[in-house]
Amino acid sequence: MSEKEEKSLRREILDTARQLLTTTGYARLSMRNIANKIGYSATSIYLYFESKDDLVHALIDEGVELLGSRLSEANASESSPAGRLEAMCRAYVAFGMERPEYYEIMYVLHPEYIKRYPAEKYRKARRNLEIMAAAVEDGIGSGVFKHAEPMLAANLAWTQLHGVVTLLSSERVDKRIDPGKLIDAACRHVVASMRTWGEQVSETSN
Amino acid sequence: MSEKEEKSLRREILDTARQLLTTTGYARLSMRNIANKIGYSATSIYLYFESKDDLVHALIDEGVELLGSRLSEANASESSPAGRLEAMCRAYVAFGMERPEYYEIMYVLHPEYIKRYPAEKYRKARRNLEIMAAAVEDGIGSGVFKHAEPMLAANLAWTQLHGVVTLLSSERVDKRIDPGKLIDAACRHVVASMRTWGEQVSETSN
DNA sequence: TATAAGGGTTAACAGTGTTAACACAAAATA
DNA sequence: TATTTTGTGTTAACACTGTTAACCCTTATA
Repeated sequence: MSEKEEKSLRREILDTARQLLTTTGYARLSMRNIANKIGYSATSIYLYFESKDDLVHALIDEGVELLGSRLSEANASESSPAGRLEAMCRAYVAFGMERPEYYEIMYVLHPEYIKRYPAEKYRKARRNLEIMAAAVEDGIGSGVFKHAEPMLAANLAWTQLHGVVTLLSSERVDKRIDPGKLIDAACRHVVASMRTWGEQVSETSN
Repeated sequence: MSEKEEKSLRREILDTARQLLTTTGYARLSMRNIANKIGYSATSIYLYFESKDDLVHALIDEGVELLGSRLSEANASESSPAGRLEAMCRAYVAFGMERPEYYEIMYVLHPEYIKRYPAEKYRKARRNLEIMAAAVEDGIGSGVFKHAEPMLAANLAWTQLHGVVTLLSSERVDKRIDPGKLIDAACRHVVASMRTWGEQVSETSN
């Protein structure tokens, strides 16, 4: 029992919560479940977390971090703005499909359950989108992309990717549609729309 | 108590369930809640519905029907394929934003909770997408749209619209983004992508 | 008249997040 | 040193959840 190996109970709770989340999913993530797995009573969790929401917030943080590192990696893997954007799109979808439990608590769970997320953490989550927005801005700067509002464009891209991830991983998409094709189309689609944006806006009167 | 006015209990359950869903949301839709509101015991619901899932399936049916009529209406309001498609996109998003409770049980709820939806009902839900796919096909037929696979294109459009609806109505989109602008961009974007699809596909190898 | 069926009830089970009250050891203070 | 206070954990309980089993009473049928 050296000082190193005795994990704080808080860490232990978080670890088993994450493990339980990835193995059995959010639906079966309960206070008593977590507590039983580590040999404590359920109520002792409340000594380290204000509520279940609070605990899940911590897990969301991990997810945000994970997604962030994936996006940064993708962003660094390419040099051109279009290449960077497409790489990030693929990274985003890959994260969503590979870690559906994380994705669920991050972007799907009804926000009434998941009570108001602390403002500072919100900023961190938003920064992931800003990485994408930066690529869009660079593209505009170099004349490849035509768009007046990078943040709006990034959000539009986000909604497209989010839609693909959620509908695919909830198995709501017709099985006759090839998931890979749909993902591929969505990613290319996002990038392509950045190139032709100007024409669309001027086309209609608004 | 003429024969007309005595509603069957089944209908009464369904009506209050729908009302409860729209007023208090799915989170507070419980068997006991429904039963209390109509002066019956919770277990009597099980005489008319196999389970809560079964009841929710019936509500989903109503939602599918409602969305379907909205899409058909939009489809009939315009003549050109592009006009029809865009009108349907706006109708879809409008439905999602105006009836979030319906949208939630139809397209957001984790399918583990909402156990397997009967196959016949699945077909009906899919038909809504096929209305959109028809517009795409017509567009291809008249040369306005360039696309090899109408069903894939319709699904891609669906994911875009779904992403906008869910991220907006769960208030996950940064408040500095104007929702109307985002919706507008998404809808125009979907239509515009149909026009330029061919170029995108041939652009990259695969 | 006896039997079966339909439509409803209460009690109970196993589970949920959460709070209140209590116990005990370690640390801080008088 | 003696006495508090604090930290860390417990059990019991509340108010919920979906669901099942057993029961009751009225109506229709053999």
